[in-house]
Amino acid sequence: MTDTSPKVFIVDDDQDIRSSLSRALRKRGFNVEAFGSAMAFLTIYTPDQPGCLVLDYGMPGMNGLELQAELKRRNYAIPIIFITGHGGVAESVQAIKSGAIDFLEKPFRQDALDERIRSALQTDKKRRERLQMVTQALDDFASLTEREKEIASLMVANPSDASSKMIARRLEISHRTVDHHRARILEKMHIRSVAELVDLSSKAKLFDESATL
Amino acid sequence: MTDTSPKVFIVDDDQDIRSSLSRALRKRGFNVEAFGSAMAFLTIYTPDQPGCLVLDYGMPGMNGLELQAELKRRNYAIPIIFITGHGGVAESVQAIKSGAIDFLEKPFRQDALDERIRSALQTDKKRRERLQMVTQALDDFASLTEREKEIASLMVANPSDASSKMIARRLEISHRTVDHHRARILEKMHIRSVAELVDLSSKAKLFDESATL
DNA sequence: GACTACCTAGGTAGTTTTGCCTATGGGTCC
DNA sequence: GGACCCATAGGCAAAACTACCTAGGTAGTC
Repeated sequence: MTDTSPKVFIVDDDQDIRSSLSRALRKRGFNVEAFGSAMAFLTIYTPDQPGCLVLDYGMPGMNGLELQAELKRRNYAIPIIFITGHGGVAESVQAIKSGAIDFLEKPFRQDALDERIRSALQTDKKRRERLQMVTQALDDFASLTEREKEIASLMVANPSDASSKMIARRLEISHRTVDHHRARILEKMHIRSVAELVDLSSKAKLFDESATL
Repeated sequence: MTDTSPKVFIVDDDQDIRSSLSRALRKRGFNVEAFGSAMAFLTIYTPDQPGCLVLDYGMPGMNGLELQAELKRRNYAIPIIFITGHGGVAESVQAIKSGAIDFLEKPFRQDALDERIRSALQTDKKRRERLQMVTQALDDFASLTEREKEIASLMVANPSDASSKMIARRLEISHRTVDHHRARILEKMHIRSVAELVDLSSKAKLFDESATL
């Protein structure tokens, strides 16, 4: 999906902080891109870019928390490190509970930020790897016909009674037809056993409502 | 494991707060037990008691964060709601990152605490349900012999090549012996198919290092 | 009308699993 | 020595799965 190197996005309304942060991070080998407002970031960023976000909490217009909420609403899961000059406890708690990696108060040591960024990029990398697997499974699953999905769901729901005969009895069709569907399901999902289907379904939550990207 | 009703544990060094909090919470129907220090709580609490912990951050002796760390060290996963009079951002961030449900600054509205407590008790309930399943699987797994564990691991590692013949070839034994072991494994794990074994193993992380209780 | 996709279902043959049985040899425990 | 657990392994038969094949009916599309 992406082979570009990870990037540290900075969003801060203060020009001085933007440039000094950018300079410091570039010097340490990070790939950096800075924005003066949440909107500027939103117009450029696409979720297929690996990286993390260093986000100022207090900004005119859309503030950091609002940007975080907007990213969440769009299902963009980029890891966020908040920085703030005057944030309170309630704000920081809200930010972390909403999934931020960290919340640093200015002034902070550059080392502390570096370490958080490294951790955030690592988190992003792992998430992307997991995401790729899940996306693949979801795509494969979407390619099943309704009947196939139904049968797959029955097999997953009760793996021990997933024999063709059992399912055939429940659906009141021939077990040979179930055989046929099972073969199609495994083929389309690129797997070779019901066990793998069960595994995939629990990892990709094929039959759950929620699917966190 | 437990059928006692969930309890709200309060740990605060301030006698006035303890009694007013206890009174308020009892009036709202919660089962409450209060302690004046982290140590007092630790000597009484056992992890089989369902509930949550309302924890003062700043206390003489062992403070809230230290108690949280100690509970973590002991693998006691009771949900924690911090309350604090003078906590900073760094402390709150640390607490939430370490798994606390919430971090409230005094003074707070009683309603806010109630809502957090309800949420915490819900979290605890779900965790206990999951834990029970995982514990059962872990116990069952522990009852397997070494050879059985080895074969179970091979079956889980590659569900599609988990046929007796495949595994027999890899272990250079008869496929009938593998049949025999497979039957023992399924029996001891209280399941009826390799698919369920794969499922259990991924849910209980039988073959991973970490197992969060 | 031809084409395609899907659900249905059967034939045949080979492979695998499952459940029942027995059995040998190596340990350990009392 | 006897009881017990474990790993090994085979016989046998029923059930299930797998991989190949054909084929009818329905519905939608070009």
